[in-house]
Amino acid sequence: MKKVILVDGNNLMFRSYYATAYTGNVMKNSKGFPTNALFGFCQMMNKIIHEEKPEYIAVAFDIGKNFRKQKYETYKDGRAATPDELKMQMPIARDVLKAMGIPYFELEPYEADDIIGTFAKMCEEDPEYDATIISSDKDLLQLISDVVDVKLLKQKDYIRYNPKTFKEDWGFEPIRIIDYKALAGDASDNIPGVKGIGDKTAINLLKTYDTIEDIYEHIDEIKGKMKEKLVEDKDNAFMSKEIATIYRDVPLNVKLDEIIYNGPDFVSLNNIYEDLEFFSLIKKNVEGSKPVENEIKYKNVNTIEDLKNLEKDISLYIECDAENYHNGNIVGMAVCDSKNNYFISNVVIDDVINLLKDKTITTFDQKKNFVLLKKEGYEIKVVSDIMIAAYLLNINIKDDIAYLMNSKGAQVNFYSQSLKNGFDKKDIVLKARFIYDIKDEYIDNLKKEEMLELYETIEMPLITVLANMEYDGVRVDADILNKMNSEMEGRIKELEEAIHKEAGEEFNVGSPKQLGVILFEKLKLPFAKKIPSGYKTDVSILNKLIDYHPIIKMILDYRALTKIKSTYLEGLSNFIKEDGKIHTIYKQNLTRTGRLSSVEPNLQNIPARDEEGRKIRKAFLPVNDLFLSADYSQMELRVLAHVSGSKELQQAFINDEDIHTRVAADMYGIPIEEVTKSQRKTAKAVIFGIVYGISGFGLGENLEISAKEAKAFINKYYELYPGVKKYMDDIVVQAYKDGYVKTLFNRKRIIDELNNKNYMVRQSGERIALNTPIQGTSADIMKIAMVKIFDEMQDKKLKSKMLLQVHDELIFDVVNEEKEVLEELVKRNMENCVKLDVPFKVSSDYGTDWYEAK
DNA sequence: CTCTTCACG
DNA sequence: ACGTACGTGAAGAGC
Repeated sequence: MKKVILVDGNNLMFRSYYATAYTGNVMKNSKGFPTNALFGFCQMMNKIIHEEKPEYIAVAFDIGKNFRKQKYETYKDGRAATPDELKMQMPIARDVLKAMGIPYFELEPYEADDIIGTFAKMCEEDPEYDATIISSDKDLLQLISDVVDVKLLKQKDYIRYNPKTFKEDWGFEPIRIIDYKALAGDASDNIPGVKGIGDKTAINLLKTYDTIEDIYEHIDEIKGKMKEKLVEDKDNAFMSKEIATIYRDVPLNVKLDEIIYNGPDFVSLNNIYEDLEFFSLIKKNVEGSKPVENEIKYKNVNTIEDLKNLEKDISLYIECDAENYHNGNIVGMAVCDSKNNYFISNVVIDDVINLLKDKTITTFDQKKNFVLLKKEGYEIKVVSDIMIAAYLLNINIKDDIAYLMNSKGAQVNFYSQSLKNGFDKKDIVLKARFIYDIKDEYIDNLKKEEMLELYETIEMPLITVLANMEYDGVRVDADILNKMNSEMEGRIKELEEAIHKEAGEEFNVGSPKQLGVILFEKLKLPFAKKIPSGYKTDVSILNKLIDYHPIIKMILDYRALTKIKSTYLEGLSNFIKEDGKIHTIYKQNLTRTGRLSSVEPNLQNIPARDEEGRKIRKAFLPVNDLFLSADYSQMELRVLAHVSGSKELQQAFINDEDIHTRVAADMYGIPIEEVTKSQRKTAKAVIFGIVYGISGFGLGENLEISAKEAKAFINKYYELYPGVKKYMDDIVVQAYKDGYVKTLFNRKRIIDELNNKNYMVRQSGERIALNTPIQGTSADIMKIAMVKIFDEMQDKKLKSKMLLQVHDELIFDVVNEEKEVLEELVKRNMENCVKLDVPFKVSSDYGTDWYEAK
């Protein structure tokens, strides 16, 4: 079978252009020629060659006037004209293809779709060929057949459709896309369709009727409004169908064996890359890195005997049947050693787990493994987790190992696809193989980057800590949430009515767009700030308006209450499992600073500042007797005092002073006792601003003072704490020099923003550079403390549990008898797990719920 | 799917 | 002249 790849060139260029152009800053080379679309296009073509390894390939473009437009004047009306900066890049795409050795086609008055349709038809007529179409345009799905499949590009990945998977997804045959468009229309091409019939109705109709012809033949079977709509727009429906139909007989005068892929002419390709200044691409096509294995032999393990030759050093991959592993079960697992690959079905799992006890295991996402296995009553230990290693190495991977593998040329299904279409044993084995093959490289790289210690002594042990926290879960009382919810309902209703009355009309208070019109057009309130979608209506704007109109207070209250209701009262309820608990997932490989994040649900943003919202915490209850909450006081500022080496700031902490009052006293040049509340507040804002790299303008906005006054405060602060100022200057210089910054424990963050041509982006890079060591070092220290506390609790065989982490705070579920022991243990470890030039201080509290333990 | 808003440290 | 504080996750509106 000869494989033909058909690429929608226009589509690729448009995608690449708009993927970056929305920032308003189009990438250009030093001559000022725009290159953003071309860069994406080149990367994409390289990827296609690498992944598909085509024998035959053709790229199609639109050119000139097209026959659809000639026939239907309104076709593609309303679509924004192609920006000049994109148009200029179009001819270069042809040059690139020539140099790549890839044939391309364009012919007036046809569109790229028609050319692709024509090639696809040629493949269907010649049994020697089959075709894969690559585009993000759903129109092309109509070409799917036994010999033609479509790789439909999504924002970050793609879906591969063949007749079977298409039918499963859409519920009708691929060719019926044209009838779908006849009904639903297509706003982007200005294809009218039938007015009032959208995506859902069109799909439903096509499940009953084959075509629109069929629908109109049986029009009397359809009742009511829908019939009226269909009759009304019959002409439009048929016209739309004609427009949507791809023409498959474009007179190209070419035979399939003429679109053979010959490979690039490196000299001319490199010349083009040099002109465009795509330096990263120049190297790539010379090296020609070795592709990852996509076919694999493996043994099905039916009895433990089959594993008798398994070496000591192995890789393990476990597949789960749900996106959220707390809701899932094991689908299958695979292990590999240096020579062999094994697929393990659930039947032999008992014996296998036992066997794995003596092995040195590397895996991917051990936290997931831990939870899945523990549900079945098993436990395994691993020495290495390449998901975590990749994260530390700044390799952008998600929870799906397929991203990592496919970026190296593998062709395994993405997890989301497997969920829909079923799991492939071969994929599972390939994943384990990949883990084995890459593990040493990652460890080497961690060593080179001096991150092996961070990896082995902090991140790896932390996996077990987090896994236990997630698995144990936190008890939440649904009745308490429900009761609060019904109370909320009444109050929201009242507020809504009062707001409508003040506005003089009914509207959706929850719609910022509608609200903006009411406030700034109807009520003509000041401080209107335009944004693309209307007016800004966020708290800072509303607060300025509070004395202008009684409606403002009501809107603020409405916003607060609906937030509490939807995100917390209802949101959290949905996550309470049968055991009466919420099991969050802590993402250990997500944040750019080293912090954790918490999802499904997020337990790191439960209301705390506002009293009304804070009551949510009353629903969080201990399984044992009490909650213990322990939090670092001024953690990031202490870290700043240490990393900056500012003696003045360090001294304030050593003296155990209230840092904000201290700074206020220094800034205003008055004794500590005379500092007013508002002065302290100002000082606090300045201090926080410093950590984030604030400007005079930003601080001014925040404190509602002029930028000039704000700047004066900042300068005063720098005068008082010259060490801090020096740190900020130095770290930025270092970041520009190295391209990255590090935390105290060598966690590394590469800052690409510093190389950006856009001044604003570089500025942001500088703020990242000075904030990351502070936020990141704090995160490191918290992680160290957690590991130490967990270990000591295990040693002492305590029954109390570590439950939650909120960046600088830990929550424990405490057994009464262990109260004193635990509190001492927790505080000691948090305060002393690392020794800095400033002391750490931890405050703690008990409560019978989370609200009480503050 | 993106934007806007708002919850947390 | 420009835009303006770091790091997150979730919900609702509207395209």
